[in-house]
Amino acid sequence: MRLSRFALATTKQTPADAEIISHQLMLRAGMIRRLAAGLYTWSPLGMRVLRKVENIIREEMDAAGALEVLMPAVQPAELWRESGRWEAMGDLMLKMDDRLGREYCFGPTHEEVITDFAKRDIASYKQLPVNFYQIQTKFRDEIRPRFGLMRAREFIMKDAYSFHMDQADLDREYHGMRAAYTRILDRMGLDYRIVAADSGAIGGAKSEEFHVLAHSGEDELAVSESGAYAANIEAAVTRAPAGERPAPGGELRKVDTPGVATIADLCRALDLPAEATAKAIVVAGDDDRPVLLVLRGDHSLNDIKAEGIDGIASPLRFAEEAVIREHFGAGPGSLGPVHLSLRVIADHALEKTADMAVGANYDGAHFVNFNWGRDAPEPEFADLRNAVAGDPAPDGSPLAVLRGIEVGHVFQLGDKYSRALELTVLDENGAAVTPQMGCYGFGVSRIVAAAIEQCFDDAGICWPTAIAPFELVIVPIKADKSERVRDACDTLYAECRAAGIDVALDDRGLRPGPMFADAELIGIPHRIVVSERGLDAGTLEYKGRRDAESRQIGHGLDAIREAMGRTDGA
RNA sequence: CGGGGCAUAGCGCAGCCUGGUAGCGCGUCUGCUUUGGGAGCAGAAGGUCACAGGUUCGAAUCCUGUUGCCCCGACCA
Repeated sequence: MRLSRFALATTKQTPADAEIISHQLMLRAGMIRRLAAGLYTWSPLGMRVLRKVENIIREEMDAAGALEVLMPAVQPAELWRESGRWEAMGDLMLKMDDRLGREYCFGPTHEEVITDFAKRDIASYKQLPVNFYQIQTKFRDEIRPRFGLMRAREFIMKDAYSFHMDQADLDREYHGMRAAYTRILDRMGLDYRIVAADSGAIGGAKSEEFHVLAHSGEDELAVSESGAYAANIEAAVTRAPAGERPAPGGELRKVDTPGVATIADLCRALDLPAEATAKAIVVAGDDDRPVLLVLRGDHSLNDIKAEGIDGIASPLRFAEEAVIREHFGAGPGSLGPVHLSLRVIADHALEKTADMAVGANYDGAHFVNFNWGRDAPEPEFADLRNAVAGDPAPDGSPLAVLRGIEVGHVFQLGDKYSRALELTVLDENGAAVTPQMGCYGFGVSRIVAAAIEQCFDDAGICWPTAIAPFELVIVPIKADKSERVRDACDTLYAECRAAGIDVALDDRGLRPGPMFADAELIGIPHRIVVSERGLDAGTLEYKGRRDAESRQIGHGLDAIREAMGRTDGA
């Protein structure tokens, strides 16, 4: 590509509303432009990166035996009513009517459509297994779109859906897709982790997420030191502490704590560490009676774990203050398990504690020296909290907490959708069987941003070669004054293209500074400078994007290839 | 959905409090000079000041409403 014809649109200034580095650099590099909240246009430069990502994904999906399809972005409401998700998805879906008043949504995902597609054409066990995928634009009306492409409303996703006669075959395909995702991320040269996950709104049983590690990641990952255990913090299990509960020390004693509303206040008022306090959280139960959840003061509630407990409303709802007052006689800030006739569930971290500080169920008062069994009945103990760094993993080694960007998610859906939409096939005996389904998503546009979050420096983006917009840029010095430089550049450019190198020639006629700065900003991995000086000496100047200094190499294609090979794989 | 903020040239901003003919930097265009890390000089173009009402002799500025966008929160005992 000759850059004079490429509509590059770089800027020096960082746009005011870009918060994270990938968003800033994509805007400065001119890869994307914002149209409205969460909606972006991809420029020619951005498209080159996007296409490379898509091609890697397509190659690996094809290699894994998946079949590409393209489904409509707009989907009829009736399909979603059949699966029960028209209401369940709520405001996440962009809903619309056509001229006859028929209802549609802009698809946020395609389980219903693919199941309907399979239903029409798949009738026999001989046609299974099968795995359909597409690369397509989705729309999710996020509560709060932000961070550019990281949490856009319209985004590009690769989604795949597989159909199987039995669980064993679903397991096989699930592991095949997991392996394909591993190859995709390895080819892109990114540092990532695979973690156990909650399957969330999509439904189903087993699921794992692929996270690109980055400090700006929105997700927290709990990873054991041994490497044997890794889970999204939402799904990370915590272990009940071992050992015996200490014997109670002093007597239960009420202390005045006026104005104390939070654990931090309480610690300050009583001069206690947060580990020596318990916090009380009141949530709605399945019947009219609220349920009291008790956590150690320094722990936080994991609502996915809580709503999974029988008798607690799902989705989780916190009790309203009026309800709390009715049952506790006090307001939030002073609640506890003493003299209470409600169901109490305590996090198992509290099972082996003694002499805790808890709310007294009188406004502005707390108890100290609270002990289970003596001052209140033994509660139910359960895993209620989010894991924190240092917790023991299931394998016993301590957990570290990393931040990641979710770019892929593989699920075993089971028969949730095949059953709801009445997909059946006949087995060898002529009996109708409801197929097992798997679903495998990969964020195509998101991983472009994720790659930048992991690969940048002060000058701009440092693309891994596999997804760089160009592999190599040729920068001429004083091309408009020197026919020799022009000719040499044209020749090298033609030779590189013939050799299959994805090369850009910066023929914009700029001064060297702006050309160097642009090449670094847009992250081209390899740079060749052609000058009179070099031509006289029979050399070219080479610099890898991450190299501190440039160096002289021989003139010609072979020397360029050798230089690129040596510093490749950034 | 709750709270806060912003809207003035392509981009980043000042001007608003205290009403009086719309400015700065970057970018863009033309010419000359320059050419190894975001050049210099000279000239030029470009804005219904988000929209709609109102107050006023006069509104970017004051008042009301609307729209769009950004940030924080939605984990709380």
